Amino acid sequence: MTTDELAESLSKELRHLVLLLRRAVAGQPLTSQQYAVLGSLEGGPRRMTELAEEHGVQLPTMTVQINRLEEPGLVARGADPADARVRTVELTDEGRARLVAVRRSRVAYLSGQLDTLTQGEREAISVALPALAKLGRS
Amino acid sequence: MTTDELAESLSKELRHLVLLLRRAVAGQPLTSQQYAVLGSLEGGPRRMTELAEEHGVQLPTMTVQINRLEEPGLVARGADPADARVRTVELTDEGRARLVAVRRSRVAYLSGQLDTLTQGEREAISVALPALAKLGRS
DNA sequence: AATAATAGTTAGCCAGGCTAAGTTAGACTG
DNA sequence: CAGTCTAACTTAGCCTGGCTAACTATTATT
Repeated sequence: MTTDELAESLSKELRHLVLLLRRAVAGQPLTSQQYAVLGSLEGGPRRMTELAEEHGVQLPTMTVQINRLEEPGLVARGADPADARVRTVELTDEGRARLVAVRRSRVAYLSGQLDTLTQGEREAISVALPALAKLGRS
Repeated sequence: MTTDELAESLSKELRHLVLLLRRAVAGQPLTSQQYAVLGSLEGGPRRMTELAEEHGVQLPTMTVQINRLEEPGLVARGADPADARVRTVELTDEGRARLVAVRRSRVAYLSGQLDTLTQGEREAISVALPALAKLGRS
């Protein structure tokens, strides 16, 4: 297979996988973006700028995202004692609990899908993951 | 690796790949959804319902999508002589030309990314594609 | 002929992106 | 040290792309 052919197949499958992921989160009490943001906060408080960069999003977008998580009490805003311009964001207990629950059900969904494959197919995916992870990081 | 661990890694990489794809289409004269719809029309006219199902979307969503493609003349609506309720949609010459151009640039982008990998990594992805394609089709 | 079902569209809502412009605080400079 | 520049956020206003509910028009059923 030439690189171009591979690119074409990959492009097609990516679209398929996006739809798969969408189904995996449908009906859950957290959109996939909100889930991703909560995940970034697991290791402790972060600043808005960091979050925006990590998610490949502009600051205003992250502001709105955090507003929506703050309102139901899943995250809390704080301040940086060293620099009054920066706002920090951290998980509340409630937010942490929600994150864990949603993660469990997402992983369960994907696990169920992976179970329908053969052992060989799962291994093929497993082997390809590091390569996929490298894509676009250059 | 257990299936659950694989599910967790895959879930993480999928998010990464989504962001990659988003960058691949940024600034192009067609969003990825519009591109996907045009792609569905390559084989000839389709009805609205078919398109909506194929894209995992409700009919009203597809109506709006087609409206936006029809306005600049990339697709044209037609009628089914056998059933006056159904509307067909087909590519115009302009739409076909646009589709080809955008596909070329998407594939070029992904190709460029794949070129940064080793031959072994490309093969790993190539081997995993059929397994990924099976996911969620059950 | 009346009623039910099917195919689309319209209207109105929400999430999640963006840019431009405003505010406040820190950092530099003459 | 006053004035200006830069940085970190937020607000406002716009767009895409999803949804449901309600409407119109046509076909199918009884």
